[in-house]
Amino acid sequence: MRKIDLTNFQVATSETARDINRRIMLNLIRRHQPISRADLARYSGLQRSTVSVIVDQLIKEKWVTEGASGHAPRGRKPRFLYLNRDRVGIIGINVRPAMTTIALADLDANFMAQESFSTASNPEQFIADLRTRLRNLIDTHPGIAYEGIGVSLPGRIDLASQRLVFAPNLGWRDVDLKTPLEEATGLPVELENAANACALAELWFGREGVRNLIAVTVSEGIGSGVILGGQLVRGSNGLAGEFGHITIVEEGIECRCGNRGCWEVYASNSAAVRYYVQATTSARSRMESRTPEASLSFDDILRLADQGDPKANEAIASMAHYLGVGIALLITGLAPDVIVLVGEVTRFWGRIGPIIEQIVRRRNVTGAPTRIVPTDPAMQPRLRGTIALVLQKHFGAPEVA
Amino acid sequence: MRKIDLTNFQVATSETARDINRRIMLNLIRRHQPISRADLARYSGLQRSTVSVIVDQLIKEKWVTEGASGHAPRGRKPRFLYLNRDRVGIIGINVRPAMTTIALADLDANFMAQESFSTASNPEQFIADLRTRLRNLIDTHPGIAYEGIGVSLPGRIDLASQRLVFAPNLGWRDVDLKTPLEEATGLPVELENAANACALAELWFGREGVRNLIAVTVSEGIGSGVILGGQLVRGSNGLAGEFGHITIVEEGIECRCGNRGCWEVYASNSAAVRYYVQATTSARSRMESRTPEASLSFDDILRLADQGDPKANEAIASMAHYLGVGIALLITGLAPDVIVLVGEVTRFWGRIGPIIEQIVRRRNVTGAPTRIVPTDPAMQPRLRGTIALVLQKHFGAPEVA
DNA sequence: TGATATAGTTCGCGGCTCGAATTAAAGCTG
DNA sequence: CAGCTTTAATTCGAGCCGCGAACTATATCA
Repeated sequence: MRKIDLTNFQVATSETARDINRRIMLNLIRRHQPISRADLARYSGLQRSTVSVIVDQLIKEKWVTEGASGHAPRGRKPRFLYLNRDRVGIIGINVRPAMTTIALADLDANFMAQESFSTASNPEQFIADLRTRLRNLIDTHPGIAYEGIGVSLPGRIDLASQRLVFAPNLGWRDVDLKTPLEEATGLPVELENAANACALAELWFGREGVRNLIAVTVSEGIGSGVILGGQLVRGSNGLAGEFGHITIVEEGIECRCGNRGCWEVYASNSAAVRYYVQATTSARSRMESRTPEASLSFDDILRLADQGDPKANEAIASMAHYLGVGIALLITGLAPDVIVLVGEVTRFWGRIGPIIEQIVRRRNVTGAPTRIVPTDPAMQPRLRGTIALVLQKHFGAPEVA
Repeated sequence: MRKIDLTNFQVATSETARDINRRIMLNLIRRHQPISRADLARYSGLQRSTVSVIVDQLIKEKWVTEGASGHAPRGRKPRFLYLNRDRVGIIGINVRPAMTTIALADLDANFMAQESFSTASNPEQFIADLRTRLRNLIDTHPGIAYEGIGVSLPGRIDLASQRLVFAPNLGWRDVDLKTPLEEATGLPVELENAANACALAELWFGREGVRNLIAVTVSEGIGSGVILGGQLVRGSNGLAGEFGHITIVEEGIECRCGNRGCWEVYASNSAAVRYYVQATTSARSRMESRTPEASLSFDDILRLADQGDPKANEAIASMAHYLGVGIALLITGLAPDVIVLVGEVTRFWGRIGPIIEQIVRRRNVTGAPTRIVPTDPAMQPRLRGTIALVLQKHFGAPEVA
């Protein structure tokens, strides 16, 4: 039970009941399609008359279509209802330091068009690039009702102003993406942190019934998106869920955040590279050549490990160990149903997964049955998250009271 | 925005709008009393006519009373409305290993009656004791509309069955408290873990506007109650928010949970006792006398520290250090507005607080402005939490969609 | 005394769900 | 094949609810 927020509440009007029931209908159709009006009434407990009125409205608004009649052992055949997947177009934008992807998706996050381009280092230039590409995408796909644009960003977004506060890997500070994109397209724009987007993707397009989950993105750093009770945890200022910077090692190695021993210093891709370099470089040569890391990428380590390089395998095992340490902590503290891992590590899951599982099992004796799953990069979790971002505006529970 | 749970949703009926607005009115009156109908309309955005109907209903149901007229610079005087504090009685039961307290409170958690008795070691006997005391309490306070009973328990409660799964310090397993108490009194009974109860007490009776907070109870072990977005975090099985058993020290001391290095092994009262004993006992004598801890309590350590005993002070400093380590982690990860500390440590806050603050400040460079506050034991946080437990059923947001 | 301002009530309208009655469309049966 | 049974879907009046304009009540001020 939630406490009502007296600084930001929503009273009920005469249309509130319809809004609530309409969203429930939409979700039931999404989940159970094809489904008849009679079954909708049974699932929901609403009267058949009420269901009919709502469904008629949804059909008129093109959210739902009526398909072929179904079969019934006795009695009149039901008329099957489907979500009108084709009608609704959602644009997703995944901004990453090197590359930005822009895509057009339907309600099930099936991508109908997709293109990538290199992310300009200058935010103004980047926005200009996006503008023309968005225009182009919309123009080449007419006859679609665009419901909105979702954007995944590698940085923190201020909850109130919806501005990008800081994106370390882009070097951008205090950028307003929402306003120019809305002006350029006339569509509502939703911004979200990449880890949060991944969590939303899992919530809306992942396993059915999972309402408590944590997404952990592993790349140069570690990001985390926490969903509890079917809802993204944001905190008052939108800076909750930053588990990448919890202290894992007392008085450990310095982190770019200014602290020491952060999780991401020990379990990110960069950490694996560092482990490898430390293992292969003698103390003396480390003193001489200053930045040996620059020449090695995490992909190189993965490739070396695949080729059987023992030091590369050790580096990855160390990284996996510390991933497990952090994940075990998340499980003990928040007992999610699922933890999804996003990033290059998932390509090596056969060796990384068991190490993580072992640590987690050892540390959760009474143990919540949390599943730890890698995401298939082909599913494009960040991009799918941007679709979820827009989808939830229509399918999410209404903001009431 | 929350995803609708299709396994457990609530459709809207024609009365849903009233339910929502009624709860908003109750909360506005609670927050702003004395307040006129006109002001309620202004605060809520509802029409004055609608407000009048709802207020009439609340007055008829005795939730609200009409008091004296107020003053206005011009125009008709407003008729002030108050929450009818006296009418509603809530019974709170705080079960602790040694002692159980039972109390009668009004809507503001002011206690009108209160009694304590030693907790029977046998659950059946305990329930029988409670039964007679509850009967007695209700009989001696007639003319009160009892809204329900809230119970705080030192253990884990299963979300579905509402049974006490396990209470380590009581030695109870799988006890049903709800059914016998409901049968004995005819009142609805709400059970909650003690740390969660403390968190609820802070949410409902603490600082206004705080919707993200964590309660940390420090006694023999460490418990935690997490409230995010004005809502208790429970997880699928009600076992979320158990931060007492996160690993703080790698390969550390064994915990009674079977794991090693848990937070509560390093930051609980028992930890302080252990630190003191280790510092004052030579290795040899430790071998000889097996359980020197048994003779010392945390209260003793506090007393010794107060008298200036350096080893006692060191023991407490160590405990405070590890409290800070865990709290810093909670702040980094969940960015709550407030962390409340409950337990004997608060009596020594003048020395413990600064140590915690120092660690937290050091580890949160970009830092969320989380306040770390001790609870005054006189406020009886657990007991007040039981009142909040019942209060929120009427004042909380309705379960809809 | 009348103008003005504010609090609170009354009442008809339209939106909503409910639920009984009705219509539609199928299979089964004698 | 006509009538019965069963299930799906619609129709329609009743009742709950919030809206908003009109109205009443009660103050202050010029």
